Amino acid sequence: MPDAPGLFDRIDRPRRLPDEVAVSITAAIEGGQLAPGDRLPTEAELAKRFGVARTVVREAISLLRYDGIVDSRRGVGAFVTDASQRSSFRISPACFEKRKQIVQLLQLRTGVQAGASALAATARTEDQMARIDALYQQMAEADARGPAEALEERVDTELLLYRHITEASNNPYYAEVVAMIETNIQNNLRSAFLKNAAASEFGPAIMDEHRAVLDALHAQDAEAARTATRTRFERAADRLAARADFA
Amino acid sequence: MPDAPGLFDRIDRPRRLPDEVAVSITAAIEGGQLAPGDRLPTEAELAKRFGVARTVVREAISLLRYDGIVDSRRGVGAFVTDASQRSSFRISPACFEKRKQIVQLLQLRTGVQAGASALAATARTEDQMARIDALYQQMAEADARGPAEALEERVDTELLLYRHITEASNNPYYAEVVAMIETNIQNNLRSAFLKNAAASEFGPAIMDEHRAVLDALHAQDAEAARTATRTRFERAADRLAARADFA
DNA sequence: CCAAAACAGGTTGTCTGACAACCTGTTTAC
DNA sequence: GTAAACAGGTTGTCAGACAACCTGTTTTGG
Repeated sequence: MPDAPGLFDRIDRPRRLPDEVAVSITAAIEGGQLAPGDRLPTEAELAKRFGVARTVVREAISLLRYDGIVDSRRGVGAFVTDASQRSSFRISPACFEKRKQIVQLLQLRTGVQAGASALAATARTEDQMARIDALYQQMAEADARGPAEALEERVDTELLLYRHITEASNNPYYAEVVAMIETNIQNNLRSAFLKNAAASEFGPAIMDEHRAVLDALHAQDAEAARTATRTRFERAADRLAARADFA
Repeated sequence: MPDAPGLFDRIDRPRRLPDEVAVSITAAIEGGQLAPGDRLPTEAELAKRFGVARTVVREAISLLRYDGIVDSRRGVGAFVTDASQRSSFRISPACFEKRKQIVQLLQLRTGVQAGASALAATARTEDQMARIDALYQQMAEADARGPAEALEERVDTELLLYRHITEASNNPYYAEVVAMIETNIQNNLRSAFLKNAAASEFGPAIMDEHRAVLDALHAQDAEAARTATRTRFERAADRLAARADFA
């Protein structure tokens, strides 16, 4: 497969001025130079200081406002909002630079995914259950073929399996937040070294971990689903952390 | 208190053109007129169609790009990304219009908060525990004074209590996502009718629910913390749903 | 004829300048 | 003394221009 997704994706990103300005301002806020309630310098002033056009500054501020970091009022200025007013949750790629942060992110994923599974156990439809079973079957086959043969396919199927489980919770917010976290983990970890790490996720012992989740879903046992999912992801995280190449 | 937060806050928002354009484009994507991979009309074309300047369209597209909904390349155009590539999780105020959506949001909050509590049980420091205890004490006092006297204070203290618990997980991602969800729920529900609903959250029986969470944290029992937190928020959601004024 | 280089048209990214809408504090008018 | 008008500053929007870049076509050199 010459164009496997996530493999030769865009890595360089031609820096865009507004993004850089936004990062710069954000840093000033998080660094404490700008406290909640403070007024930002005027757009003209910022433009002059950064050496860019006002349109660039405007776009940058527009991004911050979008995330609820600042609030701007015509004729007055832009103000740093209260820190607890943020209206979005996003994961910066910088999170994947430090080992501790990756572990924390995996913790979050584990917890949220477990919650989704628990919900899915009771909220799932028979249709959804059937599709989940089919994906498990497909994953089992890829697993049997071994890491050398079907590494990509197994990883992808597993992703799809848990995505379907999450969606079976029939709670779109759960689905969104899990998908978002998962995407970020995949995008950043996969390109780094997940390829190798995925190889250690093969074998019947590990398939049993997945099996336990499915059994709980079949039994519509929310508690069991929660526990099984948590166990599965905690163990995967442990195995990842134990790897020598996990910087 | 003449300027209680969240009471007489900004309600009207002078419509900003870029936001409206962004919403419009988003609607086109979610409505299916624009499928993943499709190219958006050019900025000039969009500007003409919407009857606005190109800077406005640019700002709108910049927002969508920020959320990973589109990806634009200089000299080529802007493209709708794969739906699973979204890089942020945000809650639109529209979520609070339908009863079912509010329930789903509370489900999500319950699950994530429970995960944070479980983590906090083992990750907390003694310092953090002490501060949590102090907040509980403060809340108990407000509770004793009754809804007529200390409604605002009790609600705020409770919020602060669980925020501190979440932060005691010492996982900033958990803290961020919980704070974000919580903020949205508060901002939207409170102004609507949470004021009244909060009154039914008084009394020793309900304080016991909180007490159970604290006991688990003291015992450093992650499972108990998870269960107690879940129980507490599920019950609160149930009581809310049972209210007559819950449209 | 073929491959590489130059070209042309279109698109996004950035810059500049202008004006409208709006806010705040001061001054003026009644 | 109070209300209205004014002045200055700031954000929001508009219009036009050019740079950087991409893609497909044409031209050129062999």
